[in-house]
Amino acid sequence: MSCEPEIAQAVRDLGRRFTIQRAKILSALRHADEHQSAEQILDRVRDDDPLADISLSTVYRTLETATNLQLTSELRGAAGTTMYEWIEPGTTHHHIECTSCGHTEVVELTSLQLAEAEIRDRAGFEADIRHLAIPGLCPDCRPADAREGS
Amino acid sequence: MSCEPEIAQAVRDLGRRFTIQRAKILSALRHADEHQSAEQILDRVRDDDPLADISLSTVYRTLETATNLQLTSELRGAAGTTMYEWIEPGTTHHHIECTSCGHTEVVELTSLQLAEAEIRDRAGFEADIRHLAIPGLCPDCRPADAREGS
DNA sequence: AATGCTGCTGCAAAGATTCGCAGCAGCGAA
DNA sequence: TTCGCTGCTGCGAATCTTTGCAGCAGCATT
Repeated sequence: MSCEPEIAQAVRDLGRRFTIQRAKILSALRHADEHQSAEQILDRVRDDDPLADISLSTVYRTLETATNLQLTSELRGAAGTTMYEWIEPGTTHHHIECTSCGHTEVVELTSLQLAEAEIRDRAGFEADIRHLAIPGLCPDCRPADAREGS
Repeated sequence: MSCEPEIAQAVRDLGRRFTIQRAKILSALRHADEHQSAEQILDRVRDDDPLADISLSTVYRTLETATNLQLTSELRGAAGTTMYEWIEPGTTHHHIECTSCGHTEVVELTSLQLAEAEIRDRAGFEADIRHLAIPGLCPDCRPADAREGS
């Protein structure tokens, strides 16, 4: 895929080695429309190149590394499977996941900018809330009493 | 333990059955000082009553249920183990976890109140950010250039 | 182009969590 | 108090994720 040079650059810039496995894994995720599980990513890699035999461990480790480098983001939702997604540099969005039915939506929350500052002041942490997963109840699953209350 | 009646009430009020297993699991978590893993909770139950033989599945299921009922909260951190904690009704606090060293701190963030409103407006979700886990970098792990920038 | 250090990978095993199913047990109704 | 419905539990198996280890392969240096 044509974006490999960019990925290579990003990985190397951050002091990591650029390997064929990382290229294929990150490229597959980058070209996916939705967030993907480790298994789905591996399937995509194989679709793209049936000879590629990458181990699932490597997929997990690559995604962990890439998440630390902020190239990707991981969503550990209520379902037993962690989902991963490619991050377009400089973009921000948040996932809201219904704890009842699992339905997920993507929203960009401007108010969270404040939280970053507050965290820095209070705890000295450099928080990364650009791609946060937030639990909640979707409109369909909200109990009646919750709506009465408001 | 003397708090069982309260737990029983809470569970029943929310339309679930109150069982011995739930009593022991939730009681153990309630009396723990720190957040606990499923395994640790089970150990505590056994310490308290060596005859109690509760299955680990039940611990997981009870904690899932209790989290939905907002009696407890779960923290799915970067480490491979999910931690659980008892929630004092009406209280709010947030966990910041260093994605590099795993160090965790507890902070109460007032700015997140705004996010709840924003989420309701934008997506109609009833978000629950009273016990959110936020990734970030602790002061020790913050790279030098991040500090220069500020 | 050859060399060396060290980070990466594949494999297999361990650990963590979820799920299906049959039987037990709350709790409301009779 | 007994009965019956249905949610809950225990068990084992399936999944998902992490980890230890030995060998391979980037990449900086020569």
